[in-house]
Amino acid sequence: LLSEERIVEAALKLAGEAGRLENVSMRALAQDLGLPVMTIYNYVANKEALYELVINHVLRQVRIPLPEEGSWEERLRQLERDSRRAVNRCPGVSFDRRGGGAAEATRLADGAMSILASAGFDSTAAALAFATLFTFLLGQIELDATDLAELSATDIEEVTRETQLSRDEVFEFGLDAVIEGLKAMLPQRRSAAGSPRRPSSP
Amino acid sequence: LLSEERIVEAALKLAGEAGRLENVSMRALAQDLGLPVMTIYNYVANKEALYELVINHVLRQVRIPLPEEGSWEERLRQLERDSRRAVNRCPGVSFDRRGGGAAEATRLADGAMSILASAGFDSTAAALAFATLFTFLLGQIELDATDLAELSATDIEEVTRETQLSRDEVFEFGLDAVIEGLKAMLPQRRSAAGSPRRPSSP
DNA sequence: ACCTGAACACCGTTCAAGT
DNA sequence: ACCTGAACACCGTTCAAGT
Repeated sequence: LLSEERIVEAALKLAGEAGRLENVSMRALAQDLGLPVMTIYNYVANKEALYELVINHVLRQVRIPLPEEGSWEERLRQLERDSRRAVNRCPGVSFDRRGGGAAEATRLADGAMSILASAGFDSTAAALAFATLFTFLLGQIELDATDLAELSATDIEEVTRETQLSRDEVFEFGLDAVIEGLKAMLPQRRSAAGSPRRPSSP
Repeated sequence: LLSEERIVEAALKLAGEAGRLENVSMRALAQDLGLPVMTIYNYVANKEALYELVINHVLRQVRIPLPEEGSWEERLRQLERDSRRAVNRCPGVSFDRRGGGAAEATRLADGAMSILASAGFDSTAAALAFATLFTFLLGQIELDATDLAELSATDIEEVTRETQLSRDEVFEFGLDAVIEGLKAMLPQRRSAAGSPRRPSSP
């Protein structure tokens, strides 16, 4: 009996061993499942579809924080943290452009957008803010996947090593900075409602 | 006559056609140069070394802004902008973990670190700030490489399309936000020199 | 109709044979 | 000593032969 679940499970295991999901071959995947290679193609159209299956599985575990779970800043922080953890928990997977079309990625994007809307960003500003958060997360996950002292000289790796900074600390600092920056981009809101719009000073 | 320069030139051309440097084969590269495949291996040890050659070539064009060219914020902005432009000018190249060890990447990292130092970040804070900027740039370049409406539904692509936001605008907004956020992280500095250190309030 | 073995058109790289 | 053709050990996927 073969299922998508078993395929994903095997793919994740092999991705961990191979370092990268991209260099797990369909042949190796089939062998691990004890199946002829072509049988897998009854479940996934091609290797690209396998990537999507995996990234959907990974992101499905991420929950969108509810409005009552904290301020918009805290909810965004939690969403970003949770997304990073979910991806990093599965070594070898990263969601670059291939993850874009995944249904679960869309769900998380919607969640982030609605949190931003609740913060007072209009749809244009929310799109910009979302792109910033997404972009930061993408880069951070890429950085997390870069292990050991591959980066030489005065690169991040060296500095963070000699200053004893963990990856989590690096992430938290960056996340704080990004959210702080987004807060500054928020059109001036007054605690009193109905404040008239004033032109922003350059 | 064969040189590193000619190899890089051909690789860049083919990367543009293939969409990604990673799927330019050594065989195709050799054919484009009118050479036997194995001759290339006299100049690059393996394909990984080819990536490094290319990324070094691309980043070499990026200049570190001099201290007199503006405030630290403006110099950082310029460095990030320039780096992004250099990479995006060569379609198919992206500097993920493979670019990490490249000498030119180190040069740019050093440049960013020294700008951050001049802004008043101590070495720990500078490392954290650099990681944030680097991470943002990495993700942004990845996003730039994701073309067309591959991203579905309420993803960035749709929102930015319907709100008519260009990729440059998305980048500039994010960059402003990140730098604004970093400024907020800067330990309080007074315009007068020698101000005594005060404990930061939580 | 479903499943899948063999085959096709590729890879990066090794290695030994040529000069 | 240098250069490189042939060969090796892989790929993802097509397709037609089997049931």
